[in-house]
Amino acid sequence: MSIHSFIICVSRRYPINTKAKTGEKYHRILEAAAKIFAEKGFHQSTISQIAKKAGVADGTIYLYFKNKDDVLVQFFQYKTKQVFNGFREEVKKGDSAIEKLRNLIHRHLSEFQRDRDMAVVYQSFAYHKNDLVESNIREMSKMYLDIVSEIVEQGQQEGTIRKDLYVGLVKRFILGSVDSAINTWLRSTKGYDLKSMADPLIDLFTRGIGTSESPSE
Amino acid sequence: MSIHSFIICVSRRYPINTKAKTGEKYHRILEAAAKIFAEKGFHQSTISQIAKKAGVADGTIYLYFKNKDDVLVQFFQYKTKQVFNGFREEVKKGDSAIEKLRNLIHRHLSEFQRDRDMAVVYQSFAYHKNDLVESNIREMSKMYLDIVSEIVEQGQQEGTIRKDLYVGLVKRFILGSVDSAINTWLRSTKGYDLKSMADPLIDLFTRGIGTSESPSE
Amino acid sequence: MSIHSFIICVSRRYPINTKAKTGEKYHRILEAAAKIFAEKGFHQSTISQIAKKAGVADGTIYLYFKNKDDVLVQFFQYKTKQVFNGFREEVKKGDSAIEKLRNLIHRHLSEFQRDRDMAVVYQSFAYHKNDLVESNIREMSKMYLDIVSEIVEQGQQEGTIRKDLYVGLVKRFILGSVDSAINTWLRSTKGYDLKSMADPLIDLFTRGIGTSESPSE
Amino acid sequence: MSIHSFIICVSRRYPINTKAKTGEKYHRILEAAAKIFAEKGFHQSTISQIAKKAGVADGTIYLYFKNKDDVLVQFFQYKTKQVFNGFREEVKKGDSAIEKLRNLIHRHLSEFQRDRDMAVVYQSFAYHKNDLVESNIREMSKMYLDIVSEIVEQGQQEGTIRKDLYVGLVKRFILGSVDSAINTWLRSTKGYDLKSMADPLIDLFTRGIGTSESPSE
DNA sequence: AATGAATGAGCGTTCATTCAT
DNA sequence: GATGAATGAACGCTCATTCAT
Repeated sequence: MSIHSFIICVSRRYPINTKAKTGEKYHRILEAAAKIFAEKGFHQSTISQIAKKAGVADGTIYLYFKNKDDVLVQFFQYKTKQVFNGFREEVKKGDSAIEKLRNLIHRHLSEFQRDRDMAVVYQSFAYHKNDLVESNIREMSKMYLDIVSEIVEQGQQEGTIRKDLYVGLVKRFILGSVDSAINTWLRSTKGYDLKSMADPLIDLFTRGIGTSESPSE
Repeated sequence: MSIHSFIICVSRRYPINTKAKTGEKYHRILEAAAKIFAEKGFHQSTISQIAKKAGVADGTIYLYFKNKDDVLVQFFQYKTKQVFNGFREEVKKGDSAIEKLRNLIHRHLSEFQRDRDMAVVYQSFAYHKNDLVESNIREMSKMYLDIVSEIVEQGQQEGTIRKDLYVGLVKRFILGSVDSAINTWLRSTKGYDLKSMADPLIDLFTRGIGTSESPSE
Repeated sequence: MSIHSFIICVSRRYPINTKAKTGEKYHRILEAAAKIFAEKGFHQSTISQIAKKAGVADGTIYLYFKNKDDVLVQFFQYKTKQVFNGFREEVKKGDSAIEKLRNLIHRHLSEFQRDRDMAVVYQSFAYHKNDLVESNIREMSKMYLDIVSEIVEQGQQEGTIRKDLYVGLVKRFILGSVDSAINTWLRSTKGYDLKSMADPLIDLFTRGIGTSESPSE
Repeated sequence: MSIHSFIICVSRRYPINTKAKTGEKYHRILEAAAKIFAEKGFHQSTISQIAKKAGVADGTIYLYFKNKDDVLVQFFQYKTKQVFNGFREEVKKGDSAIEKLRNLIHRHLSEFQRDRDMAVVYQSFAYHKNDLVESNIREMSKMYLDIVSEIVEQGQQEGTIRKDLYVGLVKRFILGSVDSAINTWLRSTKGYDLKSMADPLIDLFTRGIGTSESPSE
């Protein structure tokens, strides 16, 4: 919460007073925006639609956000804080690198399954060209990749992860695979259990798809 | 294909015939659109910008395309045809599943490295929410996944790919990893050699990141 | 005055009484408005900006003023009263018409030099199309012109001002010239002494630009 | 005309072709804008109102003008060229300085009487605070003042205008008086003949309001 | 077939004004 | 009296699309 408040303050010229910071309207607007963005995409969404969904007047959005782009940016910042704190906690619960990786991915899939709107928005924008939002997304990806990096390095020291691998490649390989699993789930019409994909993914990462007969080179 | 033509025909006075699609202007517009889309993103691009880059009048675009969305859709169809024929040829050149997979990925990375504009547009829209374009992208992904599926199944029969894996998961795992490698390259400022990432990727797929010490379960 | 109060009263719950107009906040708002209007012009000024400069809440302004236009209108009335009383006093100090005219113009230039914000606002709006404010400005101009009229008529009786001149023209001729001198000073970057322009202006009025050789007809 | 075309070209990023330059729509919009601006003032005028009056779509205005401000700026440039060429011609017809001055003022008053909308807009903005438009207005005033300067200097050489006067003051004194006459006429309800004020004004300039009995100092 | 001037619906944003506290 | 969060009408501007030439 306090971290959240900090975010709001630094991103506005006229800081919102305590009332507004803890105000439900701010969160109502963010959640409404998530729904609309998820449903229609950012550019097809209008401020009027978000305002209507949030049950506020159009102008009210501009009391909390600089402009339409800022709604998206703050949505990311807000969700990222929420979600990433959970990621770090979950990672701590594991001892070995593999355990940590499993915990991370399981939590990642659980959170995105729980908050489908966020998942849609996140996956939509993760690779989308948009100068204003791009830097924020990149920063978020970086945070995730940093967590994975630490785990991979620990694994290499433990001797459970191959030492001949370039960490920069491995971490993206892992994130790419998880993203791919999330996207598949999002597009799937039948709502299967996303978080149950964690173990099969871990298995793929660690053992690979090959058998001992398959030459890697 | 025929269904698509039909849709266009009923909504225009001058139906777009097959001949038009082979016309010089048609391709000039598509390549111009790719450049503009890659540079600014779809929504920030305007018909005027594309027309100017293509050296035609704004109205001319509507002789070849139903609307702005259709430019994007046809761009994907056009590029997909071009690229996928190459993919299939390359796969044929390999005998074993692993060889085929290496050929496919190497060609994939080569093509995207060669045509950076296409790469940007493709990666931007692959996961983007857009009803009109979505079905086309999905179809393209499906074609790719089908190729991978065949390869994986062959590998399982050969005994070079583990039989205990669900093909539906493996194929997306592979595509996700390749996409991830492409995105990393696209965002990288230093223009390293993307296609040289094929072998490390194959190595990751087949052997996994784990050592024999690492328990997968 | 009474008519004005009436208008305000019928449109508000809390009528603005005479006491309120002498209140400290009332004047703080007027002075703040002058600064903002002078800096940005009326339409580019916002109630928020004025409120902030005055150190009151936006809503507070509506306790003292009917609306934004009314702030400008009351500003003129307030300043006019202040300034014109001084004008009349100054005129009284002179005996001859020429002396009175010199005193008037000298005071006029002194006051506008002293309160540059007022000068900017006054000169900006004096000729500006604005139905709501227009009548007030006209009334002020009229007061000024009336003073000049009296002086001119006295001069004609004294024999120091030509009798063959139409007073209606002469008074506007004089005001126009003074306005022109003020505007020149306002636009000038170097802050020369405006009030020192009084004597040269008087000289121009009385003797004209011509020599005895120049035929007026 | 050619001068006019030049103005359009330099003020637009995408120069309008010959068709548009000579197009009646451009002038229809300018004249419509003048009417609306004169009637309501710039800020109370909307693009929609101007478009409607001109008989074009709102968007059409943006084919000829960068934005709303640009409509005003181009209006001034357009009218200024029109009017000032006439001013210079008229001045040439006179021989003596006084004659030239009379011709200039007579033409000035005639033109403003003929095109009342222009007169209103011109007089409204001449002293109005507006950064975007200000420079243009100033330039126009400067052109006028330059003409007057030349005349005054000629008069001083001829010996018909007093040599002990500062030209910088005299020229503004003259323009201020003429402006004052125009403003009086604009506000007058009875439509008297403005151009007939030229001779009385000249008389005031040359002989002054004083008699030989009135001491200037 | 090709053009590009014209259109007008649609949207982001501002800000004077209100009113519950 | 005082506040300032909330409102929503209003407007400038964009740009996909059309159609007369």
